[in-house]
Amino acid sequence: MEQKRFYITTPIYYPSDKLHIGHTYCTVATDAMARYKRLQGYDVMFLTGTDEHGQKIETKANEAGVTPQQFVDQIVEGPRGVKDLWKLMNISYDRFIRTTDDYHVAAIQKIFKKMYEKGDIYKGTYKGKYCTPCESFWTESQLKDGCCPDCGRPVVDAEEEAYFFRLSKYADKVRDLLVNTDFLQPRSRVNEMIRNFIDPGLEDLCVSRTSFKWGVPVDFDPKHVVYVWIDALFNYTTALGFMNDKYPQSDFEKFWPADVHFVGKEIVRFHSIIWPAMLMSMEMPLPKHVFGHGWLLLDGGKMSKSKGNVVDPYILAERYSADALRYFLLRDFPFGTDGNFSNELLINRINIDLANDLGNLVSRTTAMADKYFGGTLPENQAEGPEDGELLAMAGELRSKYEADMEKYAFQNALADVFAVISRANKYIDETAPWILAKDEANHPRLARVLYNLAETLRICTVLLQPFMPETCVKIFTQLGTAEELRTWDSAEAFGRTPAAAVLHKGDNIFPRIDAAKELAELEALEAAQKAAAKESAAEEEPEGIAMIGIEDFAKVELRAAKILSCEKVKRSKKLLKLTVNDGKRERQVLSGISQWYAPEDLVGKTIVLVSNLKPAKLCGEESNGMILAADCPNDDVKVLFLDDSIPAGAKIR
RNA sequence: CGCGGGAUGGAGCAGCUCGGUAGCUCGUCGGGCUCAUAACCCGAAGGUCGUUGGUUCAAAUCCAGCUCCCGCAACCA
Repeated sequence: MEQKRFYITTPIYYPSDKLHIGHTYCTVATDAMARYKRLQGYDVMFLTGTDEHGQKIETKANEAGVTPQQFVDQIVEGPRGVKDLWKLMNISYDRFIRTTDDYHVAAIQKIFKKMYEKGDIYKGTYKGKYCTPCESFWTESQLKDGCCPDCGRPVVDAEEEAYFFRLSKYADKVRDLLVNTDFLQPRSRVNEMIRNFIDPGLEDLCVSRTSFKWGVPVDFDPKHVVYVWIDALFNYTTALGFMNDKYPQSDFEKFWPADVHFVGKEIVRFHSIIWPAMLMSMEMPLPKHVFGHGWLLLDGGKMSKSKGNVVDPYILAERYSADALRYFLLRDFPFGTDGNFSNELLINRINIDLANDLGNLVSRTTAMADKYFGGTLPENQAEGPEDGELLAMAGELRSKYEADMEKYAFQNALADVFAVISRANKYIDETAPWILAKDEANHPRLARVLYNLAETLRICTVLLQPFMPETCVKIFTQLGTAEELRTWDSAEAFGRTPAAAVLHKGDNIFPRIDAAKELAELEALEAAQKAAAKESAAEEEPEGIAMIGIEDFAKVELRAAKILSCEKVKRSKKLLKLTVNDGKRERQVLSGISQWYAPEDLVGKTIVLVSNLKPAKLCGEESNGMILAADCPNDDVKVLFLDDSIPAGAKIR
């Protein structure tokens, strides 16, 4: 019989910065799944890698004074870089793809060309903003305060030549895929995709850029580089030798389509809409599943570099072991939804589950075997009435575990295993081996009790291997478990271990953590990290704004104005819509202060109006001018109110 | 009315697909045990399952409205 195959991938991460706990979470989950399938006897291909092109990396490299290639090399291959992190976390990937690998680059060029020749990619124009001094092209969303994010100068409307992918052509087929199959999981993500992106109508997708150079050149039109979509998504196939000779074509035939892509919820859209559409265009089979997992939140909010609250997996894995961190990540958080990360949760979980329950069970079992039988159990054993429940639970554990793993419900699979471990601890109390030991006549019963404990532990350990590979080897060593009793098959039923089991107490598997002390130390580390983040943010602030002459100031017309009415702008959280009298007429002004002021706080007040500001449209409403307000500490904002005796229209200078 | 998710004992969560004694971990209180990593085991207190209404013999679970929180999108003129 041909061996069953399983192909699983992580996203390829963007190495513009060091990876954080969120990337680690996803990769650890993928690794556990890959190890689980290997344990079951599958021929597994586990792919991860890095997405190394794009403007942001080009910019960062420039800032650092190195080439983009040097920049990504450092982050991917350098000390404490991506590969080092995966090594530390024991990630058993089979292949690691970098989108700058030459075989990938060449393959992407061929794929792009094929889609172009088919007519699914066409040349068009892309509307955006252009900064003339910088000679750079920006999209609306990249602008900073409506100006060039690089130099802060105004930008002009511009059109850029670009290639487009006919995404619209595949909209119906993609909708069908999402609605009528279990392609995208969990199911809750389907509505999000349909309502947000497919229902409003899919627009063709811009798949090339001329505004930066750091990418795969379009070989038949070299002023273009391939934009992220085609470059990044097809990694899942080029890493199998698709359209290249780096790997044998047979790999592609063997493993494609992928069984599952694990991705973060922020990129579900790309994997569930764009990716299938492109594969349809290429007339290739679609992956069987895309699973969008949740985020690890910190203090209920998203982690971000600027908040300085990015959790460093290096620190945690080095302090508490990779296995403990792996276990925690997959045990505490349901894979499909967001979870709140905290150091306290981590330490509690390690202490309760790993030290108290599992570690201590191994310790007390092996210690008793040593103490009462010199480590080798006698074959003369006697069953007892306490055995039934434990044996039943251990016996059916594998099938429960399997059902959960197949649903990617890692937290439930682990809960299943630990329910049995917990039951085993209770079994010790019920049987009270220390009392049995006192009477020679009870030694056959004592031997059986210890055997049942050892055998239960063995089954649990077999199933924990995908999650804690290093620890399981240590436990097997103490239990004296032979290689052939560490397999998936061997966990099917209770009682595979020979009666005369040989087990010896070793070092503690998971020492207890002094929670108070560790939390204090972690807090100190994080405070230092936060301070550093603040400092580097401060460095990025300009040294102060350049001096201007009075003639520049004269360009700004400030006038007193009375607020006549005010209301919230629908569809916006931040904007208030004000009608003001500027002395000559009424005008509508928008202001992003609804967080700090209710409409009734403002009506009748006299404020400072920048009266010669160009009109702009925000959230569908026109704004003619701007009212002045002060940024205060603690995220507070205060509007500058004037003495009400100042008449509307009075010039301020 | 832009889209989606959430609201369950002091804390963090499960249960909701397929209605029928509200469960887990931590914390608190009391007890047991001494093999073990001051661990393990048992018991107790503590919840009108956000709110209002509906369907039903029966609703945490299904339906509708409302309130509050969180993400995404838009946005701070």
